[in-house]
Amino acid sequence: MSEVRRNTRQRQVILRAVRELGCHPTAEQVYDRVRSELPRTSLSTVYRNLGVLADQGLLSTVAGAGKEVHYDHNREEHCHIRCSLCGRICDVDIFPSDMEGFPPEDLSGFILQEVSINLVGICPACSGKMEKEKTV
Amino acid sequence: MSEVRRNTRQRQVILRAVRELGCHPTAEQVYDRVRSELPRTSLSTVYRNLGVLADQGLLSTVAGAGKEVHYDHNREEHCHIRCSLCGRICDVDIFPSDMEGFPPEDLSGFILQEVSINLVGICPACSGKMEKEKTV
DNA sequence: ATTATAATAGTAATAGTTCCTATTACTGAT
DNA sequence: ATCAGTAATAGGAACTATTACTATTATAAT
Ligand SMILES: [Mn+2]
Ligand SMILES: [Mn+2]
Ligand SMILES: [Zn+2]
Ligand SMILES: [Zn+2]
Repeated sequence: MSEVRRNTRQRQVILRAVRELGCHPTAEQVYDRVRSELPRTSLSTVYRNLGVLADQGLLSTVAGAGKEVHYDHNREEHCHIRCSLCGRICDVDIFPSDMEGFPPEDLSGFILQEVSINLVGICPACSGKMEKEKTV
Repeated sequence: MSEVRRNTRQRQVILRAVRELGCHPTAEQVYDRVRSELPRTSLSTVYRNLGVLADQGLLSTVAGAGKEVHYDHNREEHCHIRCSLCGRICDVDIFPSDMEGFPPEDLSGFILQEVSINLVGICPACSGKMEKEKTV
């Protein structure tokens, strides 16, 4: 009756990869990392398991940041800022006090399920590069 | 020297389609609409012109709401709520007072370029349907 | 150990979008 | 009016991220 979920080596390694890569990897990046440990792992296995792990709440997805989905082992509520030049994604701490009175009452009759805030900007590395290029 | 942009029939019709369709159409929906008036228009022409129009600031894109990009003729600053069941997107009015103190100061050294807030929920039509199904 | 089936590798298929190329149609100058 | 230069076009190929399919394998419960 119960959901008989097997604890496969692949799934363990995939979850560990997301945790160790840290900075919001894509499926492809997870795949590369996993293959350095389990070279026979397929990309579909990576996608399937990222999905399973997300279902289980062991990780979350960061969508709407470029066209690839990114994965996040950090399960605390937080939002993200993405570099428009290199695509890097960083966490932004956001406190309840920042969000007072939000979202607004009138949601056109919608029942609210989730709020996602995505910032876009230029990361320190990229703005550093731009400075250098100017002086050349 | 200046950007000699032609005002083609296709581009006019595409912009009008976005305006008349109103509720944040996808490229495909614009395409269907445009073809009812200019049947020989190609999908690439629609994509290209939606891009051009966005560049010109005549419309904006709503990304991160499902996997398709949606287009918006409403040029005022506002955010969106998407129905997780049917994908419908509606405007949410958001006032400066709702956003006081946001975003936070500390952005990990990023230079902020834009803020996008996306809500997800269940639209009135879909929640209505769910009620009906329950009573059957 | 046997069994039942969840999970896998490998590959095909899909969706949304972008790129490419030959052709068309404005625009502006002769 | 003719012509040259070049945006813009149609049509289709290519691309990218993701999902679906299928035969095989590995795991957990008995
Ligand atoms: Mn994060
Ligand atoms: Mn809108
Ligand atoms: Zn960057
Ligand atoms: Zn709905």
